[in-house]
Amino acid sequence: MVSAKSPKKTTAKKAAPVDETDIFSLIGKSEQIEEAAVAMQAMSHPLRIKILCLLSSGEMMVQDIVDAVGTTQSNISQHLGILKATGMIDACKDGTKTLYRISDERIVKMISLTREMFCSR
Amino acid sequence: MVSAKSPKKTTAKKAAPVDETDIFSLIGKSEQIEEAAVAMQAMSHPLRIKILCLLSSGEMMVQDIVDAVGTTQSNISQHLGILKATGMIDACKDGTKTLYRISDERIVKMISLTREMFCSR
DNA sequence: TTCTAATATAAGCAAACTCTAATGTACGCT
DNA sequence: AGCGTACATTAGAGTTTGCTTATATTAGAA
Repeated sequence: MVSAKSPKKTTAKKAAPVDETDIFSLIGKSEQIEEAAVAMQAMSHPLRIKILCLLSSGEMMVQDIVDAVGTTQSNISQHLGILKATGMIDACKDGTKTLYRISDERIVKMISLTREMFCSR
Repeated sequence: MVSAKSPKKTTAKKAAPVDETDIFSLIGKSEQIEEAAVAMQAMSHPLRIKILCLLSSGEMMVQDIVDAVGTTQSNISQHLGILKATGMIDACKDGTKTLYRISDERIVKMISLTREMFCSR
């Protein structure tokens, strides 16, 4: 599972003197930063990115994802669990099958932006 | 260090039958996906996000970052190393000081988008 | 009900991550 | 040279991740 992996709560030497109210800065509340980190980390895995890419063109059932990505069903199921737990995808059962889909179109945009920035250059 | 953490190269049961030439899909070459994953993971840490937020308003020397973030100098230095190794920030020595700055404005955009998507909702 | 297909979950291990503490290095000053 | 400041590097322990393998669950078919 993706667990913030925040700075270990061993007492930090200095209290953070960051001004958390400056609306002109990107620096936000620690809580927000944590959330952003968890979300990003949930996306930061090759298989999970592939899954999100696949789902960006429409919902799919698990076995189809397994075939497309090329690993074990158990492995895919675990990755789907992480994506679902962090709210990136939604599941919808249909008989014995489970259909997964992207929960928010902005996720697609996000991945697309990442690729644009860090790839093929 | 952030190391792709790609699917362990223990032989995958099936060869990935993903069409890597489909220009209409977000699915790209595995190599691109790996790069994107590495980049995202390099950003996916609370302290590193904070550092990037700080630097988004201009260059800073290490000790100022330490003071603003609130952890040890060693810890910050290591995180700066990761951000630099993945090309997110640039360093520039000035006497005994080292000034760091964001290497690409799109990084700021990226973080801002992430926050917009996953926070304060 | 029994069997099979589709998916989820659990256990265990190797690898990777992140911290702390200690030590190195490089520059500027006296 | 000797010292202090600013920063980087190393080593190690503790935690988390990600895979494999095995097993559980659930729905539909026979």
